[in-house]
Amino acid sequence: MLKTKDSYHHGDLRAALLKAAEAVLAETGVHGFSLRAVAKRVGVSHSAPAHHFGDAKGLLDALATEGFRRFLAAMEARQAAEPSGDPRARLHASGLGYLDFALGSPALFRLMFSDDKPAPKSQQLADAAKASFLHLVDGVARLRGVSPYDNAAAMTDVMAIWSMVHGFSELFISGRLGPVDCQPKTDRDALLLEILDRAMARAPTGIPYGD
Amino acid sequence: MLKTKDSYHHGDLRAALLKAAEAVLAETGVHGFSLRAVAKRVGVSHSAPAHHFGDAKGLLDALATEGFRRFLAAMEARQAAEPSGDPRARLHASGLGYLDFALGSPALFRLMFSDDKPAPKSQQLADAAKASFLHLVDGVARLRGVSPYDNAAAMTDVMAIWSMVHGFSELFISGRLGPVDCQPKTDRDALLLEILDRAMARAPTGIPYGD
DNA sequence: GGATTAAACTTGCCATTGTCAAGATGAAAT
DNA sequence: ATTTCATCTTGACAATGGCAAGTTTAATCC
Repeated sequence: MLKTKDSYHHGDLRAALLKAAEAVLAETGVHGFSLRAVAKRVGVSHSAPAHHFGDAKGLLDALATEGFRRFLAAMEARQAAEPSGDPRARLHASGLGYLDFALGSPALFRLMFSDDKPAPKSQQLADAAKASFLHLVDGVARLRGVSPYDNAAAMTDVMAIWSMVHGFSELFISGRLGPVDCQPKTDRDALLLEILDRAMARAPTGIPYGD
Repeated sequence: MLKTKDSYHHGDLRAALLKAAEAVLAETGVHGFSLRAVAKRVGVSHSAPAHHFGDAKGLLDALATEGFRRFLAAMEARQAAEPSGDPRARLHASGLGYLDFALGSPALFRLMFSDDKPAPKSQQLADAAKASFLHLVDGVARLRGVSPYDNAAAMTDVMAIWSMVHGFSELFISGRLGPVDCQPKTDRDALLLEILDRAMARAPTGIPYGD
């Protein structure tokens, strides 16, 4: 069954289509994405994808699902590379993994968070997305010593951290940071960590600033 | 020339097309957007838009340009409603205006920040986008007493504030905040202001936290 | 005022797309 | 060996974006 030979039955067409779909998405963006282009790339007929994914939305949903899994893996990979078990260092690592993924697969990242409302998304997609969210919730729970689901202030921390890293990632892949222009990887990472610390720090009532 | 009568020449077809395009975009999202649907809504032939906007991308660029103008207007409107000239209050107001716009025109907001790379965008679009950015830069300049263009720390403040409010807005219109679920307007606004304060506050070297 | 020029808009056409229905193929089960 | 069934193909259809050519109106020029 795993033979990739040129038989009538492909073997693992589903995986091949997903791989091709990601390539097409990365090359053309969502706008130029086409089912037929994906099928052509794999060398099957234009209707082959329908059998595995139903329609175009089905394929994109499946792709987004796989995206969320790799997204979570990217955050965990950075954490694994972080020897310290310090909660703050763990969140830093997750943030860097978040940015890694967004920069490495910007089109897929955009797809994952595009979510047009009239979309009863698949359960698997919802699960994969929620798993990513829970990773962040867990990180904040370790930091605060209490579950954000039991503590409103901790949930606010989740919101703040998530908004910060997500906004930074979005703006970065939008090219909207041209005027600012940080150079290579290390600078980006350092900048993210600096502003991520702000999101983690609960602000005092007054604004503490002296040049 | 300003007659909106049913003559062969529409009168101000360009504006009518933009208005219709925004409606179609809001109803169907970018995916379902169609030049022909826009033309049909206005009551002109399917090729009429081409004369004013070139192709589909031209229309969307023009729409994004107008979006950025209204985006800036939304921030300025909130500021105008804020009697105090306090820099922090001004930034708060801008942030609320940012969110107002994103929630009021989510599809347009997404379009404005979609920016697929192989896009030599129009000069007007670039200008309108930059004007919005400069609004934020100005807000931070008032807060810090120095131009972010002359001061790296102030530019970091710009990045932090922008990332925070943009990420919050994006996540909110993505419906990704379902698990958190803040209720009506005031709660959203209060939450944004709280996390916005974090972005403004430069974090100390250590993380200041006790319960 | 009448002819000319230019702009605004339409009609018709083509290649491409997503989706559907029907058929062809081959692997697995009986 | 026959049946069964998932897998994949072929062919068709309507809708779309873009182009070329034509039509209608407004503005300009003499």
